[in-house]
Amino acid sequence: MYSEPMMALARQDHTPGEIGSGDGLASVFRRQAEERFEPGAAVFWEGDAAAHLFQIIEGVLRVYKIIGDGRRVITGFLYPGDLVGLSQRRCYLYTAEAVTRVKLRRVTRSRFDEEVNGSPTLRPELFARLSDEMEAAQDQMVLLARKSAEERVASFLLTIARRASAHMNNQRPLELPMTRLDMADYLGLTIETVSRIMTRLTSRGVIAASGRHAIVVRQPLKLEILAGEGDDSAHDPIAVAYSRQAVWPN
Amino acid sequence: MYSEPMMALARQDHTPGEIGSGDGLASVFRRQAEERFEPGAAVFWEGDAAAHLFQIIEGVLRVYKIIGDGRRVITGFLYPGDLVGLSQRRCYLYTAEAVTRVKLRRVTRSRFDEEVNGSPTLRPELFARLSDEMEAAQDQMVLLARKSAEERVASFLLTIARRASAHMNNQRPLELPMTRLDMADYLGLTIETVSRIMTRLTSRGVIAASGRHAIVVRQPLKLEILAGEGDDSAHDPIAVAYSRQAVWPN
DNA sequence: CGCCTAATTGAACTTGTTCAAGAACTGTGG
DNA sequence: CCACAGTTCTTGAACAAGTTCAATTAGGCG
Repeated sequence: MYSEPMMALARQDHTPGEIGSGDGLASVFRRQAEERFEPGAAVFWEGDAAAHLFQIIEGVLRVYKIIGDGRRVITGFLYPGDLVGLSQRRCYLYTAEAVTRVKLRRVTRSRFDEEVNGSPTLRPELFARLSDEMEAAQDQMVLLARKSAEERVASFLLTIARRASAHMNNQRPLELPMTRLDMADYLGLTIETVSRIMTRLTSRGVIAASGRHAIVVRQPLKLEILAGEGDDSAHDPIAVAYSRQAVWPN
Repeated sequence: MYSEPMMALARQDHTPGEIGSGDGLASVFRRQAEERFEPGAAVFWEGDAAAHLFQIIEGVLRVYKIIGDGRRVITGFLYPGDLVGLSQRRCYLYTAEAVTRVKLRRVTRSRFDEEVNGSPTLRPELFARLSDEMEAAQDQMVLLARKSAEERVASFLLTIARRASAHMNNQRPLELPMTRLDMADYLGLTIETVSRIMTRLTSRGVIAASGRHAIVVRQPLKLEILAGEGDDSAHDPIAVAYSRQAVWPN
């Protein structure tokens, strides 16, 4: 059994990055006290008056909407450096909840608007973040509208792997702090389907479980192909050959 | 057989509105020549250098992404007043194509940035539009992740009905300029499923076909309930009673 | 009026869901 | 440190919603 090269995960995304590295917007929050949230605690609820904006210092947040009969859709997971509560509405249009223990800083909306609006360096930065968020939302629409369950899970793992490798934890176990239910509600699937596919990916040797909340990506190229990112690989004969070879790793 | 009141469609959305009505951003485009696109013509392709921004003067555009093996996802339909090509990337990340005959105006990105960035009235307007776009994207994620085929089609019709009624064509035939394939690719369904559900809605008297590209919404309240907008109706005993009554219109 | 594409309709099938156990991790307390 | 309890996760079998494939019908435009 072999191990695929890790480079496959490298990407040229301009991710928010750890706080401080080119994150001018962090300056708006820097003087605020840190607040702490235990897993499961809500930072705010859908419908609350949208009085504040938050920046995550540490931990992971899930952002979701609920429709009628308890169906939940997680629209995103937010990581250190990300902003929460951006919206020009009177009320938040989603709930934000801690997945792990979370530390964050808060500023009032008026303070934030004032400070960003007055700064010619901060403005484009905020704008760029909104664009990134929009891009992510569109990718998610593609995933939800047209990808199979396996492609969804593979895409999800890949996204997480890329974020992690961008943040230097390049090697070993990849943290999956959220539960299977969170993943399901993010991917538009059920718990059971997510579980079955994780199992299948494991038994095929694409990933390896490392406890319930961490995995190792053993075959990043294979994962990219399974994610159905028509990108390049789909038409690249080398990658395709590679995939054929990788189909039977055991 | 009765007809439900039309008020059900009224909404307090701050939609872009027809050009001119509170659309300061139109001023950026006003001096540009109108360009015309025939149905099916692309305004730009995913991957093109993102050199320009556009404002729709007339007609409807579809914006979509393609993955690998020709699967298409329409991420939105754009109407007069809407901006196209907003994005901080070097390249467009989706294709924009005329659904109907379209008239639009174009400005270079640098010109747009310059003009908007220099204006304290335009900036928040642009920001508000991005927020609206983000909100729409999130609603679409909810639709795609957790709604049934019938709920998706009902939601879609409702959205169109609301846009139309906001624009004063309050009464009769609602234009559906896109094909069934467009609807399917927007709703994450197949042509056949969309067709079946349109037929079912018609036979139940919720809507009435008026040629292939127009319908009349006969029972707006029923449509709202079918759309599964947990909003209020789900818990409002009156609306629920109304829906029970309306289940058997024939 | 007639052709051509788009839309409808039916039947078989597939993917993912639902329902129902059972297994495994986490963390708590003895 | 181990055992227990509670939850989360996995696994299987039956089911259902939507897809696929294959005609058929209906619009719309020349």
